[in-house]
Amino acid sequence: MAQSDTVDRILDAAEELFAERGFSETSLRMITSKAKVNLAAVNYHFGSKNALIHAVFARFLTPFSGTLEQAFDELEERCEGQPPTLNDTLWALTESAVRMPQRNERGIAIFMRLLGLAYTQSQGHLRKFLEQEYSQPFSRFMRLLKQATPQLSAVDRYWRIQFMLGATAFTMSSSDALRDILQNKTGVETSVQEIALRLVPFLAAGMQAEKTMLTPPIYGNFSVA
Amino acid sequence: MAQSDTVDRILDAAEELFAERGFSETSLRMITSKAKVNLAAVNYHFGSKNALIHAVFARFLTPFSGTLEQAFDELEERCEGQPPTLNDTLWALTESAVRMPQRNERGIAIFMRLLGLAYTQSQGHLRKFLEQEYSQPFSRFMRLLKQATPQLSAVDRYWRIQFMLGATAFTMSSSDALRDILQNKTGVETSVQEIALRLVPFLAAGMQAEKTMLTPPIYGNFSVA
DNA sequence: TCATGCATCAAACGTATGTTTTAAACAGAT
DNA sequence: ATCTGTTTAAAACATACGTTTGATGCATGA
Repeated sequence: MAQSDTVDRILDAAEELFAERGFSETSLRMITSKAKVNLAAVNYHFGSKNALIHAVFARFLTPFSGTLEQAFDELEERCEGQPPTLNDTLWALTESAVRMPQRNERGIAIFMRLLGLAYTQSQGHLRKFLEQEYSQPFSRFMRLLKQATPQLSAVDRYWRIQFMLGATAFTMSSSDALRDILQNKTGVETSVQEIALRLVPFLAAGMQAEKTMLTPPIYGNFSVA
Repeated sequence: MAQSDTVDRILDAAEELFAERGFSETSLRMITSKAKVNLAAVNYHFGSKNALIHAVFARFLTPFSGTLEQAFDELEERCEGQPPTLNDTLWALTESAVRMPQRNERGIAIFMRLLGLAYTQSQGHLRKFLEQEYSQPFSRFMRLLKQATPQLSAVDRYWRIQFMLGATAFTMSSSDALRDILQNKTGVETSVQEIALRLVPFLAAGMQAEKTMLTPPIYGNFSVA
C-alpha cells in the first residue's frame, strides 16, 4: 500500500502516550513500538520529535478551531449586537469541544490533558507553535469574555481566566482517574459531558464572584508564634 | 568543616531548577553545577535523584504541615463547636501557606509551582511519597470542606473540590509565567499573596454556586451541520 | 601523631535517548 | 518496465543521563 496508515498510527500512539506520561517522559521508541512501526518512521514522516508533538496538537486543534469559530458566529448572530452572556459564551466553547467528532470516547479527555501539559511542561517550542497557529480563536474567546464581564478590572479578569483554564485543564486531564475514584467510592458513573455540565456553573460563579477583597476577612488573627 | 552546607546548596539549586523546568527535564548535572558541588554529591547525600525530589518537598512540607494543623486547631477552637465556614477554611489554608517562613521572597511561588508539578507530572513515586507522609492534614482539610458545604451532594462536592484543586494547582504551577505575561502586557506587578487573594473568592463562589444544572440552558441550539 | 571516618573529586560505567544512515522490499503511477 | 514515494529493517551515531568507583583531602578524637 503506497498510502498507508503509518502516519495516523504514529499520531494515535503518540497522543495516548504523551497524555499518559508527558512529552519528555515518552520516547520515540515507546511510540513506534506501540504503533508497530519502524523507529525511523517518525523522523521520516515528521522530521523530529518536536514536529511530531506539533502534529498531534494540529490534528485536533485545526478542526476544533473551525468548529469553534462557527459556534461563535452563531452565538453572536443570535445575540443581534448585544454581547453574549458569560454563560452562553462558556457553553458555546463547551459544546464545541464535546461535539467534536472523536476517534474514541476518551478523545476529549486525552486532548484536554494534552492541553494542560502544554501549559504546564516547559516546552517552549510548543507554546510558540500554539500561539502562532491558533491565536485567532483564542483572541476571539478572550474578547467575548471581556464583553461578558464588563464589571471586572482587566487584572481581575486576567487572573480569573487563568483560574477557569486551570480548573478545566486539570479536571479534564485527570478525568479518567477522577471518574474511577468516584465510581469506586459511590458507584456513580460520570461522562465527560456530565463533568462539563458541573464545571460550567462553577466557572461562571467564580468568574462573577463579588469584587476581589484586598485583604482576607480576618487578616491578622492567625498569628503563629 | 564537618558540617558543610553542601546538602542545603543542593536542595536550594534543585528546588529552583525543578520549579523552572520540571523534574525529568532537570538533570543532576544542572543541579550540581548550579550548586557548585561535585556531581557525586547528590547520590552520596541523598542516594538517588528521586530521593532528592522527596527531600525538596519534605523540607517545605514538614514544617508547613505543622503550621497548617495549628491553623486548623485555632480555626475550630474559635468556632466553638460550629463548623468553620468555607471562607474561613480556605483562608486558614492560604494564610498558613503565605506565612510560612521563606528562604527568599520567591519561596512560596517556587513551592506552589512544585506542588502543581507534583500533581501534573506523572511522577508515581512522588505522589506515593506525598500521600504517605502528609495524608493527615489533607484528610482534615477535606473534612472541613465537607462540613462547610452541607448543601452540596457528595458528588457535586467531589467534583467542585477537583475544580478548586485544578484552578489552584494550575495557576500556581505557572504563576511565574503568568505574572511575567501580565507584567509585559500591563506593567502590573503581582505577588503570590495577591494571586491567593484573588483565587480564594473565585473558589468560594464556584464552590457555592447554584445547584448544578442538568442540561445547558440552550442545549440543542448549537447544531453544527 | 596518627589512624579513623566522612566529604569531595575526577573519571568512568552502563543505559537510554533522538537522529541518521544504509539497504532492501513494496505499491502505484507514468 | 521503470520510476517515485513509502515502509521496514538493522545498525550505528553522538550525546546525555543517573549512578558507581577509587583515590584524595581533611578534620577530629584517641
